[in-house]
Amino acid sequence: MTAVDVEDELTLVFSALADPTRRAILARLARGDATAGELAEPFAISQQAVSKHLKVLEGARLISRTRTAQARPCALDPVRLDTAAGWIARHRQVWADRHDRLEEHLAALRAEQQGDAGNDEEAATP
Amino acid sequence: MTAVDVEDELTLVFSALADPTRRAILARLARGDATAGELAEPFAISQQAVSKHLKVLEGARLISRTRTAQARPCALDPVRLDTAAGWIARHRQVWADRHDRLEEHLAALRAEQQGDAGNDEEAATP
DNA sequence: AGCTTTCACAACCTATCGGTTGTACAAGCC
DNA sequence: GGCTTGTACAACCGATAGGTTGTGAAAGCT
Repeated sequence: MTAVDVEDELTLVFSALADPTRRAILARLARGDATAGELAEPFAISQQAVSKHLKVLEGARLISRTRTAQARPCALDPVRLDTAAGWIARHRQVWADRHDRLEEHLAALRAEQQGDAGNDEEAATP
Repeated sequence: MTAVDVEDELTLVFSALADPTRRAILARLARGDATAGELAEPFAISQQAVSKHLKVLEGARLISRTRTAQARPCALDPVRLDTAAGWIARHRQVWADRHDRLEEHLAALRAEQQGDAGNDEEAATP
């Protein structure tokens, strides 16, 4: 029940991060805890809308809220960010790797002076 | 026109990464170039749907396509991933930082034995 | 030239998103 | 007890996302 739905986690996290308002909320929260009302002010959207955004962020486990009377201070939870960062880092590595191998391959092709070879592995080489 | 709409870039990239199908497409492309048709097979969706996904990925500049006859090999573009990775890394740093400072702050509060201080910077401390 | 293959565009449908307004509920203040 | 504050839930709305089917265009095959 842990490693199976990492995909779902990724979807939740990336979806949450896909919204500029939500990123702004996270950025603001990073500079200090705030209540939903405080968060609503600078964003020119209603308090209810912020509440929804917080719900999304909470669903993605990017934040956690503690009930303190009627105030709902939001705490940032960096753990899920690691999930996203991990995916990106992994793929960045693969891509960089592939890019290197691609250049090698193209160099080899150029050296051999043939022009057709296979069916893939070609990129922007006009 | 470069540093201003980084927000837009982030939105595009995170939105693109928010879809499991698109992540699967990227993962598959990372293991080797493929055409839209080849990508369509394992995903149980139509070729047209994959074409749309590729368009989104291209719009986010996560991939670039080259026209080779009727085949459209997709090349991965790691640059935009850096944008996303940068944002995450930055915020992970801030969050970790905040977490440290928070603990420091709480320790300081505990040491001083006062109970009010400011208006923010409080978290789960029942 | 004609057929096939590979892809993308267009139109359409449904579900979800991001937003609003209205309301309710729980907790402090008078 | 009653008012105000802070937040969330519900209903609604327009726009968009993700999917489908249908069609057409461009390049290769025979």
